[in-house]
Amino acid sequence: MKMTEAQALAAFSALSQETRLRIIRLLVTAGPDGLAAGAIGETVGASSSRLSFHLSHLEQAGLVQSRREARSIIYSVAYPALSGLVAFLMRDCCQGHPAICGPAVAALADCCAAGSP
Amino acid sequence: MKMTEAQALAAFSALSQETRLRIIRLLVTAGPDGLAAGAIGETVGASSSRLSFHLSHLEQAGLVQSRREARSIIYSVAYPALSGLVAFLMRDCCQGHPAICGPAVAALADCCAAGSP
DNA sequence: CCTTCATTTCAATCTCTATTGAGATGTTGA
DNA sequence: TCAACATCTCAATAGAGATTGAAATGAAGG
Repeated sequence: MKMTEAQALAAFSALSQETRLRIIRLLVTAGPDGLAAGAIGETVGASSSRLSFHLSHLEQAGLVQSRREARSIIYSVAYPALSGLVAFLMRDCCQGHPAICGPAVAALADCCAAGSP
Repeated sequence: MKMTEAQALAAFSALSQETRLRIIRLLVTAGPDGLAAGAIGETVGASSSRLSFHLSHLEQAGLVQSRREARSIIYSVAYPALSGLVAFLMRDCCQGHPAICGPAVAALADCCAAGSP
């Protein structure tokens, strides 16, 4: 996902708040299936109106998506937006010397490998 | 670089401001040698006091480091902090299925490969 | 030593964002 | 249709962060 400066600013702004950062990290570990709003609220410890405010902020920023399922609304993280954000931040980081940002690639690859059996 | 929630919040907060995001992206492309404060100010279009405010905000968040060189102060990006931030955000993203966050790894690897000859 | 240049500090103002509680909306099963 | 449940909306308040211009600090060369 290619990202504009405005989109990146909105994403970073969304991630710079404690409750919202916890929500995103929770949804990242939850995977593509996502979680219901109520379950998210219990886990991160937020009242319903606060949670709604933060979830719509995250959705506005394009970091999560929602779908209705019975009475619940299920939120899941938008992985392409996260990838795009990382790519936007690190764009042209190497100046011809991949060794410079190699550790960043390794860190991400490691964190993914750690999750597998 | 291992990162706490508080450090990550400070980093995202620092990146959620237009001038500061431009500074970081400029320094990412500038490489380890960095740039003098004056040069940064001219490129991103900021007055001296505004620039100083934003640079110290970034340094406080651990995203840049500074050193004096003659009359100038040279700022450079802290690559380990960026790597750590990405790893913090994507931690446990795979739930045993690396395919989920594979695109994020690929996006970062590609952006680095693009910079090489 | 004194002037010049580069950068930082300070105080005042303004804008943006988070939180709270009450009420409204929409969905499901009896 | 009615009662319950889940989530969202709204308005008011309080707090954090950005911008400005002037003045202060600190290093370097004549």
